[in-house]
Amino acid sequence: MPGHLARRFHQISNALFDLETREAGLSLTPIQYAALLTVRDNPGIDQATLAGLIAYDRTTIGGVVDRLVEKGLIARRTSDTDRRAKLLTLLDEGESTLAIADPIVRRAQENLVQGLEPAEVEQLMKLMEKVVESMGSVSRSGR
Amino acid sequence: MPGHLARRFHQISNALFDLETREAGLSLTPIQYAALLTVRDNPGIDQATLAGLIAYDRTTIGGVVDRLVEKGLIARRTSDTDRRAKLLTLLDEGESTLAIADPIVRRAQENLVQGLEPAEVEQLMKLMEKVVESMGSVSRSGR
DNA sequence: TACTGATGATCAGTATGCGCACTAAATGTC
DNA sequence: GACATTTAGTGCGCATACTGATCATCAGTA
Repeated sequence: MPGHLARRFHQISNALFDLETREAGLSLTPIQYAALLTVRDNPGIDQATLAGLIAYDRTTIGGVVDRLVEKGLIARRTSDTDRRAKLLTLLDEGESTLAIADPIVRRAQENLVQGLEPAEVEQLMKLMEKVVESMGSVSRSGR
Repeated sequence: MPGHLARRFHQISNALFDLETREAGLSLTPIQYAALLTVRDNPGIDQATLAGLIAYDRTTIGGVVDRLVEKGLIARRTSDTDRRAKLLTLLDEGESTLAIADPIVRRAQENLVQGLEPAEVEQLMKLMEKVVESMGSVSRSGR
């Protein structure tokens, strides 16, 4: 049952992330971290584009951004050229949080595949990428 | 980023499941299906054991069972020997729902990996299993 | 310019998914 | 048999996820 394995794999990945970040006193979810990263690499991005980049659901992203704004990690302001769009920028607080989180997240990722040989990790990633690429449109959720 | 791939893979798996079941007029989530299956194969199982078997969280299983009971697919009764435990049994309605769902779920699973060669599917499953086995205890959530 | 269609965001509703705390009941120990 | 510990379920709270609907705004066109 590939579906069940997919669920377990994801579940373990999240559990490791929570473990590591919590231990470090960070209050960040995997999703929030990914969003933060993407905002840093794309300053002034709007929510819809952000959602598209990481394959989020458009509705979900609202809440995620809400919480990041509440924590003072990013800023959300209405675009001058398109008054529908909300543009996101990383704040200093977000920058420093990312600096702390980066090595922790890297360690969590390493722990996830620590049962595999490096060559196997390579293989696994390649195969998962292939699946995601071939079926990615099913869940792109452009809506 | 293995974590991100894990998330995408799981997301796509769920999306395919929803697509297929919805098309067939079924109102079942992947979780509900897994629970139903496990109850069929283990009549009279209690919720905690069920949760352990499929690596659910103890809290989550309550809601899942609630909805399955509401739909008339399974029955929940208090155990005679242990008045804390709630024993679960598949009802006729659940049996017939599973009969309809089984081929649909199989198709969804096949679609998920349709971009891979059979040998690659084998590889992918083996590697994911290895990861889950080596790290499974992190999220067993015995709590 | 008035109209149509597309787009960004939000809201309501449903379902996971998990931590924490609590009750009730069972079990182990003295 | 009294008591501490463990265990099964549940309640509460928070954070994804996604569908469907709605609102405001923007862009293209007649």
